[in-house]
Amino acid sequence: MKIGELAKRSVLTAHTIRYYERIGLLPYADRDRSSRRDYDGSILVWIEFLGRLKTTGMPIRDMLLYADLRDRGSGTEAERRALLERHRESVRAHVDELNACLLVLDTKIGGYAETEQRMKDYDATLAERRRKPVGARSPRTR
Amino acid sequence: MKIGELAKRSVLTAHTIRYYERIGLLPYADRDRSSRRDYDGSILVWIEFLGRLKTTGMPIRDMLLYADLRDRGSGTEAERRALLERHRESVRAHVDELNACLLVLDTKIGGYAETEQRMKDYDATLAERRRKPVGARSPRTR
DNA sequence: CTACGAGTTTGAGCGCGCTCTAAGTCAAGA
DNA sequence: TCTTGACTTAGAGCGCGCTCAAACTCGTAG
Repeated sequence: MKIGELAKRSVLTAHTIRYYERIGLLPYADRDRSSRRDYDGSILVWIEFLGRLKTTGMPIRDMLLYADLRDRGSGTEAERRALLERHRESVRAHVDELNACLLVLDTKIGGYAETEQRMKDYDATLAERRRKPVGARSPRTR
Repeated sequence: MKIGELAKRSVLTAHTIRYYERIGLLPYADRDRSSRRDYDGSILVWIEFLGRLKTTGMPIRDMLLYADLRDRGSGTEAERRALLERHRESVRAHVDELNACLLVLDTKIGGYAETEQRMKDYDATLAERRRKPVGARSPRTR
């Protein structure tokens, strides 16, 4: 698979794939005789996992640590696990924070909804008054 | 309240407070006779709300839209509400995404845990063999 | 044979959100 | 009076994560 094809099959652009290789997030890809990158489909799994780390807010710096442990292979499992566990906790904490913010947002939106409802009620009252005027006055608009 | 005091009482630095004022995220603060900013405690509520928007990933560009509607006062409630509702949906979507990633992370970590358990089992087996050697061979280390 | 399109490299540039510097002003305390 | 330190401004600089530009090389289709 050439870089263009990989770009289509992943969420990354060819530019980003080269950039990730440069910084070490993607392994150095084998080149064909004309020095073009030729990928194995298995790289997609790694890219997808990197995507999860990115989505969950892990900085590239930390992804590099993980990628390095992975490259070093067996014997690094405990460290990799520890890294992911630390990250998981920070993601959980962030989710909790977001949920707390969602409550505040709900309250705020609820406040606007009430205001809107009061305005509708007021309009309805005015309409009612136009239909059944209270005094001797005729209905008016201002 | 002077800017230093406000910085202490909020999560922002004095630098950031000035920056936010410059870009319009904080209202232009009244100055005392020596042109120093003098704040009313009520600004803290607004800063806190901006913090929620920031935590939930709203870009400054959008906060400025909201701040502008707020400055324009009554008549902008519907728009403000719509803005917050759109944001709320995007935050909810993001939380869902994070939760999905957490599942993947759990699986990955679970995989490392299994490997670790297999290693412990293996170690235990070796220890067992050292205590009750099977053949006529004496226990060895390599 | 030539033109095209997809790839290569190195390195510059960008958008975001701050963060800091430099040079100056001012008020209060020793 | 002098010093200290918190403040003022305009503008430069930074870390992150890309994103693009320039100049070049190939392989293939017409």
